[in-house]
Amino acid sequence: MRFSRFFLPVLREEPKEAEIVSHKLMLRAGLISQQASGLYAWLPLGYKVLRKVQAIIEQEQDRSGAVELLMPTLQSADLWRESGRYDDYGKEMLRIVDRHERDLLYGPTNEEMITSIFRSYVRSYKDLPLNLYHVQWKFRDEIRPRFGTMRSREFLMKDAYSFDLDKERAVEAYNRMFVAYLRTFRRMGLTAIPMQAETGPIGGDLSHEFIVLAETGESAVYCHADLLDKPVPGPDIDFRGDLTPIVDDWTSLYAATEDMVDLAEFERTVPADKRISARGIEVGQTFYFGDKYSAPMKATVTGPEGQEIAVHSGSYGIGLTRVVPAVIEAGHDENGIVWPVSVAPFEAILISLKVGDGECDAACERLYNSLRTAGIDVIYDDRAQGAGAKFATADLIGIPYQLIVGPRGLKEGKVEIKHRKDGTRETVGIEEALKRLLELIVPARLETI
RNA sequence: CGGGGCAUAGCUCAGUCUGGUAGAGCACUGGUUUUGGGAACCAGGGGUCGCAAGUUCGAAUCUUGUUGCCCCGACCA
Repeated sequence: MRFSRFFLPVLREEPKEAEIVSHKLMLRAGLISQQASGLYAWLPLGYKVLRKVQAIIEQEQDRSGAVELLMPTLQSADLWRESGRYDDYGKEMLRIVDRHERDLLYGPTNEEMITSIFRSYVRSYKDLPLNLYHVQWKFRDEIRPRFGTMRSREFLMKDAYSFDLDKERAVEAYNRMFVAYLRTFRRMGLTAIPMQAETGPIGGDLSHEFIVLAETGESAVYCHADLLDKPVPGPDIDFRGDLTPIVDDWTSLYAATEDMVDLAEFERTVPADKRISARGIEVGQTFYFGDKYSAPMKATVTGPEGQEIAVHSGSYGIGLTRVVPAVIEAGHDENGIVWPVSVAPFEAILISLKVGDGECDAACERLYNSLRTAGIDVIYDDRAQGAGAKFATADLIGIPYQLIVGPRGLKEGKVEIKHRKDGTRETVGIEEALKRLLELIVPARLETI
């Protein structure tokens, strides 16, 4: 992508409506644009990040055995009357009437619809286990939207729904999602800690919130410090095997949100120097809720002895439009965003220090072409601007590697690579630049897996 | 929904108290010189001061209403 042809409206001033750093940076770096309270347009740079986040989530969901589909945003009220939630959900649910006076709603979640799909097609226990998920926009008419896309009214969520014959197998499904979540967040450069959580209106009795520690988080959380350094299962993890030891290992150390915390137990089970009492951002939540929906909605299968069994289910959500600000809260400095390579909108930025200089232009064009050919997601800053402005922009939008090309270096056949993360620079021969960037970027694409 | 605040150029803001011809910086347009850490100079364009009513000879400024946005609480991916 050539910068001069891209649409990247960066702001030099701090937007007055933003309070927290991620919201400020998302506006300043041209990731999002507010259209109304709690409603945001994703500008090209932000949309690239969102899609990279989505790709990682999909890879890890698929790896765990879940199957992707796509359900509509609008749902029939009748479906929700079946589960009893049409009346329970309250004003948070956006209710719509169509031209035939039929009651519709903009889905805040999809338990009812997925249960309806499930019961239409699945008849036998032999078709289980099944885990279906989608990534779709949701709407919840929050009383007070805030912090940009951290708490917006319309938001993009991955929601998965598992169906199993009994509780034991449902917990196995729960564990698969639990491990998939550990991997998913780690791949985005996040340290997300699973914590005991309330189940809220979704219902059920087993639930974890995946929390990223951040001062700007909306929940107070309490956990054991060792959870921060606990290794995450690698890509070779066998999701068909027994994951109980991993889940037990993670849940053996105390971790709970303010709604669930038992301070006496926290202090009894965690040594004083290991107690973390902090704030966190909830980026995902897992629930097991048994037959809460399958029983009233008659989602049953025929069991091995011919009996009708209401399936045991769980649901598992990740807020994509919340993950993006969470990544920024976890990775930024005074100059702007510091993206991990895995979700960076571009992996590298090619900065020409002297646009219009024949030799410099030629070298940049050559590098740009070879980088693209090698599969590096690169943006080429070909604007006729001073170097200062270009560096400031590159830092603000947080591109992990800056390839800096200027006439002075070119005289000696050298270019420079600057690492956004720690500001280190290395000078390499122009012919070595591509190889060096590949060395840096390719392993980082898998980010700490 | 309760409490607080803001609304003037694309952005950040001054001007409002004390009514009298609409301002700055950045951004934008044209030109010249520039280009190694947010370039300089010259010349320009751009605002029915959120909206509506009222008071007044005269309203960005005073009054009332209204809408939008932000912050604090309850809700949540």
